[in-house]
Amino acid sequence: MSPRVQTSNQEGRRVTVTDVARAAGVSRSTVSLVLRNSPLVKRETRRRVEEAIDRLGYVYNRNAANLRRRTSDMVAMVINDLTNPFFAELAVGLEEALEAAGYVSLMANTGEDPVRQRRVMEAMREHGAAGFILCPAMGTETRLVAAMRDWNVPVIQAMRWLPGVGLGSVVPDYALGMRMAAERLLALGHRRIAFLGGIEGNVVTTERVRGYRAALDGAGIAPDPSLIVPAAVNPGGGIEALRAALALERPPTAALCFSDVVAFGVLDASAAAGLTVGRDFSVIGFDDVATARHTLPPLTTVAVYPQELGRRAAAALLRRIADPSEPPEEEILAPSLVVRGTCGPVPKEA
Amino acid sequence: MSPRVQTSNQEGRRVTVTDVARAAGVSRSTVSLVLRNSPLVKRETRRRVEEAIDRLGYVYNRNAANLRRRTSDMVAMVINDLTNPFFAELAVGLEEALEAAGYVSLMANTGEDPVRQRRVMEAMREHGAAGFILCPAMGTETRLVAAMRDWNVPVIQAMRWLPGVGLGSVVPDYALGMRMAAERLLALGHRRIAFLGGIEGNVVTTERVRGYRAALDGAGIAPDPSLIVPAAVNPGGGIEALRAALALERPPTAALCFSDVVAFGVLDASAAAGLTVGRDFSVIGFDDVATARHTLPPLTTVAVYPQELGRRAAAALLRRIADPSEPPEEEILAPSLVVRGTCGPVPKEA
DNA sequence: GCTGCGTATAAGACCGATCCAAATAACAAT
DNA sequence: ATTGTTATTTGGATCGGTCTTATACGCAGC
Repeated sequence: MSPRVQTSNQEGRRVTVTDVARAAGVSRSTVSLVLRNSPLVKRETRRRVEEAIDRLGYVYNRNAANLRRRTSDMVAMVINDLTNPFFAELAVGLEEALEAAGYVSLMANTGEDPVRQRRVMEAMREHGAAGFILCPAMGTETRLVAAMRDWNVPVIQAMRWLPGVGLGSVVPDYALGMRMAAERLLALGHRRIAFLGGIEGNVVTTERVRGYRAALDGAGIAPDPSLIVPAAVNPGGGIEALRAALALERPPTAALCFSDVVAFGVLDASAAAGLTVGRDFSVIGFDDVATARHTLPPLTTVAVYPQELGRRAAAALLRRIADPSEPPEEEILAPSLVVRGTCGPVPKEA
Repeated sequence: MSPRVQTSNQEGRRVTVTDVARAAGVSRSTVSLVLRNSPLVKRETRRRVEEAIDRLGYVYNRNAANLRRRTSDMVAMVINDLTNPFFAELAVGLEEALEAAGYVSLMANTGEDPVRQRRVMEAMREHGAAGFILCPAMGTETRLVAAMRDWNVPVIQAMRWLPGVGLGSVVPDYALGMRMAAERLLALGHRRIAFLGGIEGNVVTTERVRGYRAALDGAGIAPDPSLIVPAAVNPGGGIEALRAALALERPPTAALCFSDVVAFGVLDASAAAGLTVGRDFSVIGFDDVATARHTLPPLTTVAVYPQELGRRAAAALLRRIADPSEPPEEEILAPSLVVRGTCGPVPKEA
């Protein structure tokens, strides 16, 4: 089933409430009351018990207590890719809020592997997690949603979500963010704007493309499918995507990138193609990762504040845990455009 | 003490081995044997029990089992700063190896706060963690080490360590890494080499500076304290540090940076000072974070493979858990120099 | 002195599993 | 049929806490 390990103490046995009770000359019940700060115990008794507790080096056993009380103070965090600073920040916000609320976090990194995701979620369930924060791995089967509903435990999806759900989620408004970015470029006079990077079919990509399309639509520009170039979400993908875009018969004058890391590649590839970004070519990223302000020129991008989002997601989960009868909410956070130096007016045709 | 939450099922009560036993017409003991794949149970009985298990939707309660068996399958990961991709990768390696071994990870991010660190470690202890992986927060009091020893639970320090310990650790050879970097610069003819960034007093900084000094010493160069410029470990710190270094009467021709993120700032500041990195000025980073290959020019740096280190640390902890009587080991992993484009021969004096 | 009542403590069952020793079943050998 | 031996199954105690329901003790009021 899994490895097991002795957790006995130096004397062979763990110190328990019974030992403390004996040492303090009271009953186990009284010790238990002291442990939970009950106002029922007399001042003097409490003192004696507390003295015994630290004389014996007693350690409270939360699992035993949770078993008896049929409660849980553990929350499961299932993250698709901690290697991505974006999700790492999310995790930090989550853990911070959960810890502050007295919970302890079970964490697993699925590495975008749905099989592993299922496995770790099952393990966490067997540990009695009070709730789940889920950043679903790409390729998660919708069967999981049904399963989760059967599990009858609160779940909040963060940052990403499974299509057609009803599980509850806290996510950024990706469409709005991308739309704001596109509108910025439109205001600068750009008419041929590419969308670079992202994986087709993925919800997040779909949303971002939707925002991009909406902006063009609002400006009365007919969409040109060849300007949408999906690519791997890393700098390499950005490099490829920009090359492909520049090779078009009518190349774009600006690019919206699926994310900052894609934008980093686009920046490199632009320079390599002899374009000065911010003058000859405009670029906007998405995420506002820490390094975005240190590119050359600094990257204009869309900020979604993952740490804050993590705190909100944690709060949403805690609410559901406190009252599971409440219907799941879908919280959508507004992003903001961080203007730096990678955008300029559309260059005049040579 | 902490929040508590009902984890009851739809029917009000959780399905237990007793329910399964009743449904399958056997005793609880038999169900328990089936759950643990005992070869003792008859084939037909096992089938009946398994059928009952998934008909009732039974969920194994690992906490109850662990309580009875006096074992634990949870490991505590205490990370100083997940926001740093470097430690995030470490965490990924750790969690991967622990999960593969059948453990579940309790994770906490201390944000370099020793108080919070102590608090979360105590909570994890009360949960009966079988062992701890610790990346000590800066400013951790050595009292913690003594406490950990009393706790009588295996601890492995990863990436960082507390001075004068004996707790066991898996860390990169920072001194060697920095020394390799410095020797590279020396081989290119540099004689005035700055060390930029890092926090004085911190073990890791001390180690890296030691490697730098050793290299200079090996080349017969007298150390110049003014060339060592501590600074915050972020791009801003790099910018400041380089400015300070360039303002010296005899400025350096090359810089070893405490880490890649510091190097990013140094790269920016070099450009701002009109220096072309790789020609007028040489820079080496440390860590080899993902973005290091995408700077302009790509950053020469020292790789320490945090994910692999995480796997090693997990393995070391598992060994200690399996046999706590073994003395703690100190594993030191060799780094390697990744040569890219930020170093060149020392420029001729104008 | 007796009853009533609030305060402080105690006894014993219980949470959901596992362990151990003992009982039963199955089957071969006599 | 009886006995021995091995293969399966079971009851009941147990892990370390908490819950519920007593009980002991003061002390006021009659």
